[in-house]
Amino acid sequence: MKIKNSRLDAIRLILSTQEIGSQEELLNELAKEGFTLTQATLSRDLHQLHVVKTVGVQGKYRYVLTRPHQYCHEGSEGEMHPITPMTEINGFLSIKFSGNLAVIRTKPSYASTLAYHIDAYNFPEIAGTIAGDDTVMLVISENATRGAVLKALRSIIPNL
Amino acid sequence: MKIKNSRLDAIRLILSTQEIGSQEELLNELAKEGFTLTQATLSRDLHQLHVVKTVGVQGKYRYVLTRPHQYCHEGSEGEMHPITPMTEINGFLSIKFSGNLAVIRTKPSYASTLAYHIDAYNFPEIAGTIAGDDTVMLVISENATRGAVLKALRSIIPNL
DNA sequence: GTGTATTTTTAATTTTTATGCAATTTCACT
DNA sequence: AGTGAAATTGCATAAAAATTAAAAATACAC
Repeated sequence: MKIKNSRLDAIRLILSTQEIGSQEELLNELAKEGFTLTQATLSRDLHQLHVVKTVGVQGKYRYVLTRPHQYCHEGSEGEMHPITPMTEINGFLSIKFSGNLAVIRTKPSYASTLAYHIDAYNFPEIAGTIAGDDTVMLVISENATRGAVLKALRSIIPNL
Repeated sequence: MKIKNSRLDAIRLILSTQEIGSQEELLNELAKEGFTLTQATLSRDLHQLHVVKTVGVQGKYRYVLTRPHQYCHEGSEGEMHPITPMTEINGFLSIKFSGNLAVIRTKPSYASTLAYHIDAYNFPEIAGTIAGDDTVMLVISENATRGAVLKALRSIIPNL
């Protein structure tokens, strides 16, 4: 489960930073990260993560996450149980990247709180943020990668 | 396209009232309503409607709509144009592009309503929006063109 | 109406995804 | 460490979905 969980993390990372259109493609990306598995297993992983194949730009198919991150510990019958930490910055729904920006969707009215917390950390990867009601727009610092931004955010947003 | 449109309506109706887990199943339901078509056609219909196969209750798969209803009639080049619903989205004044951003000006206080409607459609071409009082800032998805964004917006903003 | 262009449709096929089953591994508890 | 229950995995295969190429239907100008 050590392996499986880090694989699930890798899947989340890949799906949130790249446009993946088939399981095989995703399998290749995972291989680059050192995960070897079969399509069968991947199919099950995607099912567990509630990943969805949708229509992206240019009419291509694209796999996307539909659920916030699950911190899991096992329930009795295979179902998992998300645990919610005390000090939670919540309301997070999704993140998308475009150019040097990231667009974070939140539950209604959560955006400014989330942005406030992000700003408070002064992450070097993040040049700044601006918040609406349910959307935070985040400017990525020059030289910072999306992965680094995700990592930074993940440290303060439980369900990412 | 009379036939096609009423079929798309039927699909929407069925998907929003029943738990459909495969295209074949949906095909049967459509047959009951008098629509005869092949799986190939259905696959394309679902793609066009941005229907998504997700994980429902009990871990079963389920097809769900991801877009508000589109009243469609033809555009000139094969793409369809939803017709603006009764409740018209107005207040739009102008749009300008810069890099992967678009700046939309609106009448005072109209921005957040406009942004709300744009968000509601989850256009793949649009990564997200953020609204002030009379300005909407819009992030264009990667790989999406300005033309595609305009087309998407035009489908819901009458005077664009 | 007739011809032309475009859209919609299907049949056949390929591609992609899901799953039954058996083998293996992990985990909690002695 | 040893044991049993539960979870994970790969293989093989079934099932499902997407696509291709061609045919049929439909609109549109003349």
